[in-house]
Amino acid sequence: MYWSKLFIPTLREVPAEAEVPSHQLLLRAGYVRQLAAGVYSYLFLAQRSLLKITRIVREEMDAIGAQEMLLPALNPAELWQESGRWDVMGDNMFRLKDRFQRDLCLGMTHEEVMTAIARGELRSYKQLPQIWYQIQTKFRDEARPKSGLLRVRQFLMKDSYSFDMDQAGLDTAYEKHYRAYCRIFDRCGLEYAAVEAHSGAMGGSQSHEFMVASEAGEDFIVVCAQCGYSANLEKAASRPAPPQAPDPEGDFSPEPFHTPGRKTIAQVAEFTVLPESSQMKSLVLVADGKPVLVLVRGDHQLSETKFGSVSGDPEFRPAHPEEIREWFGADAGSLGPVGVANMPILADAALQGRRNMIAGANRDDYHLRHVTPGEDFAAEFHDLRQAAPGDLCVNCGAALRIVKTVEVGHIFKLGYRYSESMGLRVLNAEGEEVTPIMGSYGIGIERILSAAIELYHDRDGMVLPPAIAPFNVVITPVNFADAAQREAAERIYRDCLDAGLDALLDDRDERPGVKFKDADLIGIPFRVTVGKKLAGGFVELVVRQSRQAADVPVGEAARAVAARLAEA
RNA sequence: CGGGGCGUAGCGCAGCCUGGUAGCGCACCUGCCUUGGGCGCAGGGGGUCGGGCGUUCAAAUCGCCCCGCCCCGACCA
Repeated sequence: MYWSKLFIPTLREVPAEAEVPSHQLLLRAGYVRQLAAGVYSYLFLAQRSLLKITRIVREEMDAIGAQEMLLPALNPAELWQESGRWDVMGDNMFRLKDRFQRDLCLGMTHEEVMTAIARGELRSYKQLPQIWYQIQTKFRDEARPKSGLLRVRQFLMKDSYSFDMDQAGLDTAYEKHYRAYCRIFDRCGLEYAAVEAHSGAMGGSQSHEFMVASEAGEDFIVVCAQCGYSANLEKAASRPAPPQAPDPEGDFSPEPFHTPGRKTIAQVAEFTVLPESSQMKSLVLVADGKPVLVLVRGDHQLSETKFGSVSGDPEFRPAHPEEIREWFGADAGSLGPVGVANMPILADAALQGRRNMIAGANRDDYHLRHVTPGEDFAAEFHDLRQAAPGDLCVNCGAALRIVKTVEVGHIFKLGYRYSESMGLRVLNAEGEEVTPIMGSYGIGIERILSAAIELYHDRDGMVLPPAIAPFNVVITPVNFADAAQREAAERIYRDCLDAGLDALLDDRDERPGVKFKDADLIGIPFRVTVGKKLAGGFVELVVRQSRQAADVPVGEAARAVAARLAEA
C-alpha cells in the first residue's frame, strides 16, 4: 500500500491523557483514538495488527479441534438469572431495557450463552467432547478504565468452552488449551509466564493465567528463576525469610506490659526494641457471618485469597471496630490470641514452632510477651500469608522474584457450575442422564498488542514482533520525486508483494527525517531505504529492533527481507 | 464510590490569581526552497475558551450547578 493514500495520523507529541508507554504509542503512532473512557476506535494500523493476532488465535484454536462460532453480545436477563450471575456481576455488567421494558445486558463473557446452546442441542455422550469458541466484543462497565487498551470497557476476547463427559476429558481439553495458548503467545512474539492462578468464586479446580511482565500491569506474580515455579501472588506458596531475631528460649508464661499509645506493629517494634518478626499480627475477620481471629507474623501480610479458600467464604470482611470491642474488650491495636474462646483462631504456618512472641493483650494499651502458639493458645495452622520479596522457593529454595504483569490469557476448569445450574444433561452409554463438565478459556486480543508494545518499544516508538506488526516492511525512498529512487522503490515494493510480504511504500512528499521518524514510531520490523546508495545499485535494509543496517542490491531487497523475516 | 488533577484550534500548552480585542509552538493550506533523521522562508485558514445558570456596563477569567477525561485508592467472572 502507498502511505500517501493511507490514514495514519501520527502525533509528534504525547497526548496529555496517556501515561503508560503502550497507550502513548498507540495514540502517537495513529493506531487508536479514544471515544470515551475505556472505549477506543481501532484505526487502520491497529485493525491490521489485531487481524494478524486473531488469525494466529484462530489457527491454533482450529488446530486443537475447536469450532468457531459468533454469539450475541446482547443477552436477555433471564439467561443470566438462571446461572445466578445477573446479581453476582453487579455494576460491572452493562444493563439495558428494550422497548417493552424487558431487561437485557451486554455479555461480559459467554458461559451462559454457550451452555444454553449446548443444553438445547447436546443429547448424547456420542456428541462429546466439544470445544466451541468465538472472538467477540465483550462489555464490562469497569469502575476505572485505564492504561489505554489494558483496562477498557469494550474489548475483544477469544473465549472458548469445553464440554466433556468426565474429569479426564476436561483434563485433556485443558491441556490442549494450555499448549495452544503457549503456541499463540509464542507466535505473537510475547515473553510470558504461565502461572498457577486462583480459580475464583466461579468454582473450578485448576487455573492458569498467562502473564506478560509490564510495569503497566495490575497483577503480581511470583517466579522462581531456578526451578520455574510460578504463581499468582495471591496464591503463591513460598518460604519466608527467618525471623530477624531468635525467639527467647525458655518456658515462660505470657506476661502483660504497658504499651501506651502503641497500636501498630511498627510502633510496638520500636517500643520493645524487637523486630516486627517477633510479633504476631492479629486480624479479626468475619467469614460466613462468623468472626475468626487470624494470626500472621508481624512483618507478614495476609493473603486474602488464601484466607478466602481456607474459610470457605471468599466474600469475607474485616470486623467493624464496634464488633472488635464487643468480642475482645479492646480495640484493634491491642488484640491477641491469648484467652480468646469465642471464635476460632487461624494462624499462618510461619508461626508454627515459634516461641515467646509478642502479641496484643486484649486490653487497651497492653501487650503480652512470651506468647507461644500451641501452649498459650490453640490455633489451626494454614498457609495464609502472602509471598513477599526475599522469600525462597518452596520447591528448590532459590530466591523468588515478584513481577508486575498484564494478564493476556486465562484458562480454567469450570466444573459443573454452569451445566448444573442451567440444566445441561446428556445420556451416557448406559442410558443415564449425566451432567457434562465444562472448561472456560479466554484471551484478551487487544492486550496481546498492548503487552507487546509494553515489552518492545524504545525512545522512537514501537518495535513490534513481525508476526503481529501491521506491515512486514516499509520501503522508504529518501526522495520520492527522484525518478530513479521512485522506480527502484516501486520495484522493490512489487517484489515484496510477490514474495508474499505485507509491504508499505512511503511515497509521501515528506522530508526523509519525517519518514524515518514515522516508520520507527509505527514499529514496522524492517525498512528498506532507497537513497544515495542507489547510484551503486544498493539499498539499505534496516532492522527496526537492532537498528542494524545492511546494503543489499536492489534486486535482492525483497528476498533479503523475506529471509530475515523467516529467521525472526 | 472516596481522594487529587485537568478541560482554551487536530496535538502540546500560556492567558485565569488582579474581568476589558483569545495567544504561542507543532500540525494544516498556498507558494518558493530543500531532500539520509520531525529542514528553511513568506503568506494563510481554523476557537460554542467542556455545558448551563448567575454576578457585572463587560466573563476564558469571579460564584453556583452539571458533564467529560486522567491519576491514586476501593472494586475487578
